[in-house]
Amino acid sequence: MSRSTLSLLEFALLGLVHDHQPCCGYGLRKIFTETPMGRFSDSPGSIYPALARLERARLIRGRVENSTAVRRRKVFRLTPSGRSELSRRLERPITQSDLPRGMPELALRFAFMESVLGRAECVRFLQSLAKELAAYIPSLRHHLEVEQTTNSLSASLAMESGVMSYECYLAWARRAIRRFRQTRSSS
Amino acid sequence: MSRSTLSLLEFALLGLVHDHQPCCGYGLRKIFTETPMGRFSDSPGSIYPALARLERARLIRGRVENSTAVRRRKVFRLTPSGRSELSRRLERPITQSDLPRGMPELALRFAFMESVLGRAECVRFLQSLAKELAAYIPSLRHHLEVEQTTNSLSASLAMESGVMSYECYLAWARRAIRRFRQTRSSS
DNA sequence: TCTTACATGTAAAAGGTTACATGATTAT
DNA sequence: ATAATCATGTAACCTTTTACATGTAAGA
Repeated sequence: MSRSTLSLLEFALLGLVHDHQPCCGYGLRKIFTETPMGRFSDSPGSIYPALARLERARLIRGRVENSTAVRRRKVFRLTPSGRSELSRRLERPITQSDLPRGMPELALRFAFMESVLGRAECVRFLQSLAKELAAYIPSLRHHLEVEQTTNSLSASLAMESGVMSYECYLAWARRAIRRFRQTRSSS
Repeated sequence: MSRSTLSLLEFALLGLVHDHQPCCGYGLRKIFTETPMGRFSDSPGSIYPALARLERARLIRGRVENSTAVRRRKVFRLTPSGRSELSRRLERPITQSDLPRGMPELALRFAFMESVLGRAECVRFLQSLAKELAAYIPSLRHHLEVEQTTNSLSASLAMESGVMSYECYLAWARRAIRRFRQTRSSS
């Protein structure tokens, strides 16, 4: 891809290849189909072109299995530059602008974080997330109060569901930090 | 648009025009920029073409204000078929396939629901949502338990954040039903 | 035998993002 | 005077979606 940043789908594929290598397109597709992870389309029309773009960018390398497997399939592995691209994306600091766009991308980043960057970075990520959420939520609450008089009840409640979901993520982040501290020994 | 269903952006604009009419493109843009509602791009390159598509489809009608206003601006109103299209979209029953894609679209539908369909429909929507969530969450919990042994802690926690967010929405939906019952008199 | 699962792609169409482009009016 | 706000659009590029297309192997 000529684009400088990876799309969310490309990023998800890069992380999945890292965690599951060697793996083939069909297997990655099944992850989208069968697990709740990511809300990506499981259609081959999105995943195979995305893998081809990652391969053109030399972030993954695919080889057609000729001998061992029963069927012809192309197995992918990360290249060194693919790994460093993944690390760069995971290391990006959380900013306020990440929050209004929703948590799914941040959750995806966190899912890959331990296997790529290790536990210490996970805890730093969670602390940073908690800090940004704690700063963001009051502004949402304020906005909610201001517009409550103007809007219908359903519109207010819809907005409240958004605020509440951020509050839940904050509580989750704090619990998650504790979980890392409790189980520091394993892994 | 030749496409049969409206994109999320087009649907959002249709609902916003309904609630704010008469309104112009710039005002709609500001809603995306200044309020946390929707995570849509506030760039003119997305919103003006989308409004043009809605107008071509005869769902909204725009008129250039020539006299009263200080500046030239195009104000939009819903057409009857725009209103019925909006109703159809809002009335669509919730299915299991709506949930893995995430709540944002459902929240958006709910936000417009009271002003278009009335309170009774809002309560039905919430009851249906609660029912679907209650059926969906155990399958997520089960998936989480199965994969917990395989995955890293951060991957498990990321998945758990997703499950937890659905649980929060379920609690929200039940509270919201009570709120409608309590304040039935007003509006 | 027939269907399901495995396995990989391409083509057309459309929508969204980014960047570009323009111009009037109000506030500093 | 100059910057910020109001106001509307276009063009290029890329991604995604939907649909089409093909073929093997295993299981019912």
